[in-house]
Amino acid sequence: MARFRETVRTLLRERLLDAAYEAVAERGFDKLRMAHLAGAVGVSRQTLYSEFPSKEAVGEALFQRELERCLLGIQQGLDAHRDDLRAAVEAAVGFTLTLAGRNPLVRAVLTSTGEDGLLPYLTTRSAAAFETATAMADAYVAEVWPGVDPVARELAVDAAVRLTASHIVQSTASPEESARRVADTVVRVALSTGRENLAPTIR
Amino acid sequence: MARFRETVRTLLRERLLDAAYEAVAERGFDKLRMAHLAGAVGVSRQTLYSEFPSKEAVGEALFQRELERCLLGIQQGLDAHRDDLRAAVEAAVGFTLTLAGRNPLVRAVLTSTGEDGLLPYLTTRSAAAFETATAMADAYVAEVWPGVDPVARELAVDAAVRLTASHIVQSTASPEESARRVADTVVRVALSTGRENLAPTIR
DNA sequence: ATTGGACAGTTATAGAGGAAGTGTCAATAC
DNA sequence: GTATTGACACTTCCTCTATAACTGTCCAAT
Repeated sequence: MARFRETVRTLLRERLLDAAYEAVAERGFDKLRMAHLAGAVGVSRQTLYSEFPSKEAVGEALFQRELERCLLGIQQGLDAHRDDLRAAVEAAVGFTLTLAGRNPLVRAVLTSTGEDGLLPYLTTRSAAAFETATAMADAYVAEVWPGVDPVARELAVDAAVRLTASHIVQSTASPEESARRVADTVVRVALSTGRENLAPTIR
Repeated sequence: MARFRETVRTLLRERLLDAAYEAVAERGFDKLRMAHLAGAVGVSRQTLYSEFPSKEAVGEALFQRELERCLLGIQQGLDAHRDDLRAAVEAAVGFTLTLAGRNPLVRAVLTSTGEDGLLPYLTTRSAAAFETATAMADAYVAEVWPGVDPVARELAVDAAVRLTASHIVQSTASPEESARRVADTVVRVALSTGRENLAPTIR
């Protein structure tokens, strides 16, 4: 019975977040109304408040869920090419860039002029998201490609995350082309020794 | 005589931009008043309008001058280490990060919530600034280190610019430490062949 | 447990009036 | 000739007002 209750609860939670997602994507976070949100799902305002203590908590949960979905997609992109580092990075980065370009939530945040109200969440939490993504990718690479030098791995993962973010903000080409370039760069860093011969540069 | 007039003109222009710089750094671009600007330099409003056709032109010129100063500093950083690629990149990136952290104009732009009014200039022109910086760095590296593979060079320069921008927005360490990491990454990319042996990763 | 209503405190909204700023013009002074 | 001054239409910004709406909480009712 306890299981049942719990299931209902999380189901409600998901439905609330779904409705919130749609509303935020449509009109922005600051125009999201708790009353509308409750009404859209068919519960009272108080039930909503018993699930999320505040509007801020809704934004937090929304952000968190979206981040997890994104990370999941990245993991799947990596998993699809366990035998090819370049292809794995390309798939993961391509997925992220495509998602960022298509996802109305991300678009709403990026196109917002700052008055949006969800941007504060992002600027505040983006550091955490950055860290989470980096840590995940680092752990993953460490497990699947143990042969990569730790220092090179850390630099490569950091570069992958930062370059991907950069391409989201400043895209100079299609997601596919950008992903190819990022993957190329990342592979070169990952497979470097740090003791490259500088001789040819002096000539 | 014509030379004299011209000198006076450019001198006035510089003084106007200096005053504009101070005002924008202090109160933001949208709070900059053409009347105050003219008054601060000691000329009439019409003289100001004969030098800059609009307030937008003032912002444009301000942005342009600042960009040129930044690029000049980067070039000097590179020039100071013509014999050491890593040191050159580290100096250039370190300079940029330090400047971005200290420069009140950059800070005013970055901390602005979007309503600032100078942010539009930046978002509009940032692509151009990106391209300019990238082109400059690429040409420089091509000249000073002709031994670097063209493909690797392009990737390395692109990574250098994007990683630097990323560290301006998301700084996880001191400018010096960040510069060291970026330089390390860039050198690894620059000195890569693109035909790295992937064998050790499969093991 | 969920609901509906009611609550204080805050915040958005809309309108009206005045203030200030932009960009341009012509007359004037040096 | 060039810089200054004052004036101009037009637009945007402020301020103040009143009103509406929203948040978050409490409680009685179911």
